[in-house]
Amino acid sequence: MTETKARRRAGRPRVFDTDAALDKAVRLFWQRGYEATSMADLVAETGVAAASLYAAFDNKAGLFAAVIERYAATFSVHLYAPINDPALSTYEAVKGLLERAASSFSEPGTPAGCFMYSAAAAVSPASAAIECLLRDKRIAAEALLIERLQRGAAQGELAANSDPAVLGKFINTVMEGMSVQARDGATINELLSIAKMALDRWPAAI
Amino acid sequence: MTETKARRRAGRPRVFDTDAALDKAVRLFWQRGYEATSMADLVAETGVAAASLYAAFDNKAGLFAAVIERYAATFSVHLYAPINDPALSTYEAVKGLLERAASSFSEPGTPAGCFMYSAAAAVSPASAAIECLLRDKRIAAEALLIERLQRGAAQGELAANSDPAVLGKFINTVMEGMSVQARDGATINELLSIAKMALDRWPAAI
DNA sequence: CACGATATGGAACGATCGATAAATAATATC
DNA sequence: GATATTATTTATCGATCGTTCCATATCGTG
Repeated sequence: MTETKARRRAGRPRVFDTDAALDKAVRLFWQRGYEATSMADLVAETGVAAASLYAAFDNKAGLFAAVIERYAATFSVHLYAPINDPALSTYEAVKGLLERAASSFSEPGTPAGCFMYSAAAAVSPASAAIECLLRDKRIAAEALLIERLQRGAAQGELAANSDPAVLGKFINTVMEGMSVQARDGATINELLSIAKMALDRWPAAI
Repeated sequence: MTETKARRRAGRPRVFDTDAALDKAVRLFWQRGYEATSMADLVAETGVAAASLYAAFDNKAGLFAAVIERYAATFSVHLYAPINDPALSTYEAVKGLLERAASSFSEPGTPAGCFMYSAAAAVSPASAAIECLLRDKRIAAEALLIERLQRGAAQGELAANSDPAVLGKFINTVMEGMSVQARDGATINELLSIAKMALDRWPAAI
């Protein structure tokens, strides 16, 4: 696509910045959820006319799909950076993940909690497809975490009787709960205390 | 009110069973969330005409408020029964709570997860009042759990350096995460594994 | 420079939303 | 038996929904 980028296509150039519009849409969907966010809300928040949004994203669900990818490319990359850092031990990686979760989920400038867990927690049957998109992202993130734990186990960093799949699911469950807690107003310190208690159950190798 | 029950009021008697209607409404809101559940859906599911629902509950939010109370009086009472059981030790009470959560959240005949955590995870500003109702319920449930842990601590059932508030918040966070996991398809065994990990390293008094 | 391709924005579309009106019905009360 | 009260049912309301239409604009290409 760098070829098409260098040689602009025919037709009227898009005026609005799609990434900037997506960033604003991320916040709105994160805050209110897919079903409670109307196209009128999105128009007001992004400053882009409805027809222009439709030209770029096809429909509301298409916009939401792009929003998911935008969140994954920004917030999730930051959140999971410790998991993808080979310089960290397995324990340090998970500790970093939970600490970033505590910080990110309670950050003042963004909606509380995690977009992936709350933006489409419950939807109508007509929106099942977008709910599946989010669920697939959550399942992929959990699989990534479990893979990291499995590599740690293979390197002797976990207790021999420890099951990385169970541990990974447990850590992920705690993170999901931290998101709910954050949306209910939990402070970063409360979230860090929860993270610490989860890490207190770490199956260290002896 | 037994007096008004014995001597029926003037006026046309209500035909539909409000508890039965509420039970059906509980399931629909639990499955789809407040925002994605329309009055037309509720009419179809309960078999009660819209005007009759309005006569009984005033408006959609009023119906939802009644649904919250119905859920609290049925599912929540069952879920928290171990916490209210004086015959159980503090550890046994929490263990029972988490086991019931694992079972209830993944029960085949009802929507997955917990109504309290998913029915209004994200709403529009116009629905802020009902979101607050649910949040207040969650906060009250967490306070109940913490009180139980505090009584256990006072009775010497927790380690001296253990903070019942932090432990209670941790247990509650795990339960909230289990609800998200259940909605993503986690089995009762997976949920029980998570519960078991949460109970590991229980701060027992020595 | 004309043409084709694509974007923009305001207006408007059909469908659905939550809620109410009006006629009728079913009770208790006097 | 008339009256008052409350519920039911069907139709309808104004508002909002997601989406498209249409006139216009802005580019690249031959």
